[in-house]
Amino acid sequence: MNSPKKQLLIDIAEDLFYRQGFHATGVDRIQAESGVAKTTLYKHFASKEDLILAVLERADRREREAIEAVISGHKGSGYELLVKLFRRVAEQCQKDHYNGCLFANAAAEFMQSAGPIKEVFTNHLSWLRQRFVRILTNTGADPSGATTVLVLYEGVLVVGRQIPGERLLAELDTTLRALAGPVAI
Amino acid sequence: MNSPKKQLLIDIAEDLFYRQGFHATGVDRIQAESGVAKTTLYKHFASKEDLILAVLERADRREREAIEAVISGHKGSGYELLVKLFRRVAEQCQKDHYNGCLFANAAAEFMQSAGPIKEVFTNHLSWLRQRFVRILTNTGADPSGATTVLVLYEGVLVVGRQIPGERLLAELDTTLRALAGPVAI
DNA sequence: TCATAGGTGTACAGATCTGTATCGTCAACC
DNA sequence: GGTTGACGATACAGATCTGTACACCTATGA
Repeated sequence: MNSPKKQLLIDIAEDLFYRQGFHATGVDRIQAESGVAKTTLYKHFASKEDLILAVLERADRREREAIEAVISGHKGSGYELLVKLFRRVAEQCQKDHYNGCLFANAAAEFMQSAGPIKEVFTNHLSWLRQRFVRILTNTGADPSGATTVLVLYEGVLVVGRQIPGERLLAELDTTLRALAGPVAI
Repeated sequence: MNSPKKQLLIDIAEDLFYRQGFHATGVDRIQAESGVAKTTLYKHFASKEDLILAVLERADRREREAIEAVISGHKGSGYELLVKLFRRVAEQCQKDHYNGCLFANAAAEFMQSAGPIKEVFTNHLSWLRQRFVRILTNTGADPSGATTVLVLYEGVLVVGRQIPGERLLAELDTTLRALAGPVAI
């Protein structure tokens, strides 16, 4: 069911979709780059949209697990935890072929279509926001700042295309400190 | 030179590119929707990429002018000015067929290609950041917060796909007030 | 032994996409 | 009156895209 070829196809497809875009990446290209036969591809995925969904859902799971791992391995203040999470994003921005947030890119290309692709985007953002709510609550900060943290998070993913991640991280420091601080009275 | 048909083509193309994406929108669709003959389209624009560029450059000019208009018509504190600018974005989010930031969407689809399309995105963000720097400087706030304001601005455009603009505006209030406040000593 | 599942390779149908070629219309302007 | 320029309608070339058909290979396991 979860054969290695299927995983390879998702790997290659994610890379190409992320770097080139979804519509701009043809199935032929994914087939050629992966070396897997086209017949095999269509045995594992009913359509290109099905493959896109598989890519997005796996990326969603991976991203959540990575964030949970940072949180569960953390000892320290809420501010330090936010910095850790934002540092993770900042490091992604430094990578070659960085191209923003995969889910936001998918939303840009599929928001108008009624399909389930845009739901991955909305679910991802909802989860992320709820996660920030819990972090702020558990560390004694005002949970109503979670939406602002989410806006900063997605904003960094956009602006990181142009401004180095480390610089973004430094410039956001004061704001993160304020958001993670104790509830005002 | 700047015939009404040419303007109409840019109007229709911008609408379709914004809602459906750039690769997903065929030239045929733009031709059919506008009622302009295909020959006319290719007399005004050398290629689809040329049309995309025309759309983005006009949108860039329009956006800058709209922001300048808000700024020049403003009397009040720097904080109130930022709120006005963010309210403008929040209102866009409420519109039908809202689909994020046109320039970020273009970046998502064309960032890997070496062409001049991604330069419109980078120029737009550079200008926006510089504009925030001037606002903060002129109102006695710390201009090093401009990058954070830019991150919030682009973040709202992404998250606005899911969370109502008015709510975003309300939740960002505290943070904007802090960024626009007087320089700390 | 034999069915089944995963995989290969190629060819191709049918649609769609960008861009061009060709011919015709109409209005303005010197 | 004749030329120029903007525009229309249609057909089409050539490429590319998604998805399928068909024939074949190989390992596993009941």
